[in-house]
Amino acid sequence: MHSHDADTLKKAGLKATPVRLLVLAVLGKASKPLSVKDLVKGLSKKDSSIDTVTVYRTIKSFEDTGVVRSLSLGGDALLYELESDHHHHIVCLSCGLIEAFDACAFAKLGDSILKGSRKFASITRHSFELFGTCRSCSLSKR
Amino acid sequence: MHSHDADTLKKAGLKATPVRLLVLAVLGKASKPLSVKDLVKGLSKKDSSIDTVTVYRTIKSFEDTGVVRSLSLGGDALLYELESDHHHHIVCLSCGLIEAFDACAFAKLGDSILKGSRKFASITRHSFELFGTCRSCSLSKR
DNA sequence: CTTCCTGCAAAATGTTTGCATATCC
DNA sequence: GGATATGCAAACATTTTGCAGGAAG
Repeated sequence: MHSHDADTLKKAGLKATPVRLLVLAVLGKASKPLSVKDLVKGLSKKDSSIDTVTVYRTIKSFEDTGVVRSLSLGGDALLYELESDHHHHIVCLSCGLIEAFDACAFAKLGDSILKGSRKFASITRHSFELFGTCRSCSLSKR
Repeated sequence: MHSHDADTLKKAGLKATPVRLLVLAVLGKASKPLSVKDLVKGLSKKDSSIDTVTVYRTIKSFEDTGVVRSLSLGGDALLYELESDHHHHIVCLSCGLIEAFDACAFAKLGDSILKGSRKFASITRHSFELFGTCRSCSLSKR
């Protein structure tokens, strides 16, 4: 197979194994960031023999090589999304609904904050997430 | 005692117990957000009999009543800071150094993002954290 | 063939729950 | 006195580590 996913792995210096290709496929299809548990569930439809431990190691190697980024949206577990999908989120505190939005102005903002910092030399990543109430929950709560 | 901390608890509708006052004191003295483990360590200097479970429950009651807010800075554990101290952070990915900064422009930014959202009715909280390399690590890595 | 990925078992860590006792208002 | 907070023990969830066999380049 000569998929785009295989190229992604090659560029990251990772061997193109079946598990990794499947994890990439699941992440690519997802419309929101996924936890390790989500991933295991999604993977089990294709290959139920994939171990949770392997998913942890896979996602870690992806994180180390910049294939995915992790974020926390207040739940118990860390969530992961493809770095190529990088965007931000609004989370409903009532029902957990997640909506994504772009906020590309952050490179600039980060720079100006860096100039104001005494202790830091560079900024390489950021997180920016919003929490509130979705329209549906807002209506049903009256 | 008629401390400010006692007032804080009263306003939150929480009983003013010794443990809660101590937790507030430790959080108030901290220059960065603390994990439950940090809190237990800080508390043990004053009263080593305070149980970790109690700290979890205390911090949960604080979170539920808006006394503290939680944030994740990429480490394993959630961190907590006084809501009255609300600010944002730059985290060194190499050594874990945390520097705080203010970014009060976010109320506005949140509003404009909310206007662009199809699904959300209101935004009540936000997280914004930066990750990079501090000057010290930046020098020692050459 | 050599490196490193994977699965299984087990352990470490972080967090929650049940219950009896002690404390606050 | 009644409601709630605390400590202790145990359960639970998440994540990491050790090791032997297996697959990729």
